[in-house]
Amino acid sequence: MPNLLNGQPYNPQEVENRIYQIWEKSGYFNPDKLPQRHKKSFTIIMPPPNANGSLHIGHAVFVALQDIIIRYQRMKGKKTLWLPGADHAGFETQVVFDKKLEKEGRSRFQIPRAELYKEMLEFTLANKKIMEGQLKKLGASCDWSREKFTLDGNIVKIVYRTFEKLKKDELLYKGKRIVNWCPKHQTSLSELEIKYIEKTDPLYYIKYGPLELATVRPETKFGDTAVAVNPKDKRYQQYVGQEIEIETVLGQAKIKVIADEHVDMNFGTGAIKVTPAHDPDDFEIWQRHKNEIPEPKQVIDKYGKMNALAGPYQGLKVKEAREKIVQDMIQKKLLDPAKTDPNYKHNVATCYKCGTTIEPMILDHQWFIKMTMRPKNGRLSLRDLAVKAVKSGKVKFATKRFEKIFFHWMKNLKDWNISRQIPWGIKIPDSGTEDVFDTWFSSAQWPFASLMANKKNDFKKFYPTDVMETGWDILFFWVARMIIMGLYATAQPPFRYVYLHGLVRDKERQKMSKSRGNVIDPLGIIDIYGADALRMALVVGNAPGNDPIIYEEKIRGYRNFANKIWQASRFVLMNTEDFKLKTKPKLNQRDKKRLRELNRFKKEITKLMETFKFHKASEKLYHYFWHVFADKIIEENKPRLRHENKKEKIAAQYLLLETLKITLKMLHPFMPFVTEAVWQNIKNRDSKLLIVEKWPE
RNA sequence: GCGCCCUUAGCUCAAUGGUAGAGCGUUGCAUUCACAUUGCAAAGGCUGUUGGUUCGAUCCCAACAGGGCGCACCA
Repeated sequence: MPNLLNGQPYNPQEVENRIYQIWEKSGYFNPDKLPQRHKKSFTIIMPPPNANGSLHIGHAVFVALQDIIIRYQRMKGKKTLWLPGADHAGFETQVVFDKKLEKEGRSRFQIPRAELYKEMLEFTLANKKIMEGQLKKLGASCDWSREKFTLDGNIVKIVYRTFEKLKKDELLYKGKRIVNWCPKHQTSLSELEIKYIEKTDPLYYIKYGPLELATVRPETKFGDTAVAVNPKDKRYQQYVGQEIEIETVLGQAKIKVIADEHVDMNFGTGAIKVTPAHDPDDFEIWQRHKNEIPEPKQVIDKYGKMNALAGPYQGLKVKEAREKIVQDMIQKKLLDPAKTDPNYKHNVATCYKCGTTIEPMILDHQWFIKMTMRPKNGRLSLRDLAVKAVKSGKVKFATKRFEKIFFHWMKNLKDWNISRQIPWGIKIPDSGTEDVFDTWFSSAQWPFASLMANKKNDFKKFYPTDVMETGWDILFFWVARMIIMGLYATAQPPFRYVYLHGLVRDKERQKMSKSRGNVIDPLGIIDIYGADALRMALVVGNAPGNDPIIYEEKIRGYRNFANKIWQASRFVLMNTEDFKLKTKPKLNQRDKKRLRELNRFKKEITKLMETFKFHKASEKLYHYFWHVFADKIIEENKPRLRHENKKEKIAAQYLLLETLKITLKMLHPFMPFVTEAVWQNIKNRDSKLLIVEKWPE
């Protein structure tokens, strides 16, 4: 350990790796190896980072916050478990890997499935290893002996068990269903994985025999199986239930007119074409009128091109087909160009990853989870289980705001398509298909799965966990579904407390992204300023739920603070070398006042820690250490240290050493490295390692 | 359409029913003393607008303006 007394500025590079090794060797990251006084368990399951790249600044935020909570609770005497993991991250990793292949001039569609899987596994495991080193660099005091990977055999087993349970409870159905299909990634996506973008397209009015109807997608007309009108619409009552003769670009045809409440009389002409194979609403209409109209007709293939049913348009992309068919229909007087509204604004579903327009499509063997229906022998639907748990306070949100958003989302919950057609993931146990699970289906089970698949009795000892800390951007993707699946599979909530942090932004409030060129690489920052400085910069002023703003000057400020701690500590230690603990100091009024002030401060910080206000606690600690302890208390006592009267000197030494030790302890969760490094230089320290010191109260 | 949030110092954010704080930045001064990765000091705010409740509002309520976000969405 570097000698603090050598007079050099604090050098994190020299200290951090060594300190981390000392902690790791001590075994204190492992709850089973903590000293006797640690009794009651306290658990955080780490959101497993996606093993498809390096850690970015967002990961650093969660490491900082979770490590603060864990270190604080450990010092308080809890048997703390912070369980690390890595996520194979299904679709997300597939997208990353597809890009990588593209760069290499390859494509996943030309690589045999098994071979591709093997290559992706190697890629993921390599990344996982890199990430572990990066988590250590950030100071994460997690229990590496319990690390789990989402593709571990015993995790998969638990995921299958839940799948079977859902089947037994009739909360799962499989079938030919319409799904959100991304033609680029060649997979279906859940409602959460699509993004609606407002687009302006022409709205055409086309002739269907005696009727006229409005559409933006005339190219799907080959897949029309009916025309629908509102049952209350007097204009069309004579046609309802009848087959009408229509002329199409391909010749004469017959089509049935049906009545459905869904149709808005006030939009367009009040009559719509029904294309169940390529429109989710039309699919629903077909479900309601199965006996009246024929089976859906697929006219667009998986690549977004017209198929054989489109006759002369076969092979054309949807957009090209549309332009062509519009021209042809104008010629045949089936479309009146004068009526076309060229500026019709509507929302188009796109893939949240690539922006490709979603092509709704009917696929077979699609598994869906019923979110709002009651299970076979149960009273509450999956949704109601979760809503009840949050309403009753069994699961609490650190920020009320997110509770409201959570309820609102739950209200609109739809069934969840958990089938994906990509190779990367956990295979669905279904002989009819090669599909894999939506990665969030297994992630939703992570808190209990990672404990059950771990050491004996871990589940019993550490579940339900205490805090789930993650970004608010995955509130629905992950947090809500963990609550749902946790309650369903274990009859207990997966965690008691939800703390959601925001998305890291730069000074202009821009999201950080490679394309914007504003990314701050946490590892690069650590190399320059140290992990403590980065952690503080990410925590101070970062209230839960707000987007933290980070810039280099801020980080530099906390690097300076780390040095301040180092230098002030040096001064105190230099001047207290001859101080004996046993000596009883004779304190004056000012000393007593300072100690009372420190006492109040301890209480204040503890209260902030208990209420998860780390953004405040860190700020106050910074202020106290620098502007009260260093600027005032040390300065006030400098003359006394040189005083001829021994008693004065001893009193000053006592006051300085006591204040230093207590502030170091309170700073430790936030800046673990520099505080531990100083602690190692204190001769008469209580415990050998600051990491297991008692939290001052 | 439904819903949520924000608006406070140049910037980033706090706080409280009794006319507001911190960091960064800015300006001036200091510096053989633990620390220039420093110290001392200063400037800087009718808390978005308009009403209401109150003895008193930045805080509670209503409306408005601007900004952000979530959900839904129909041809």
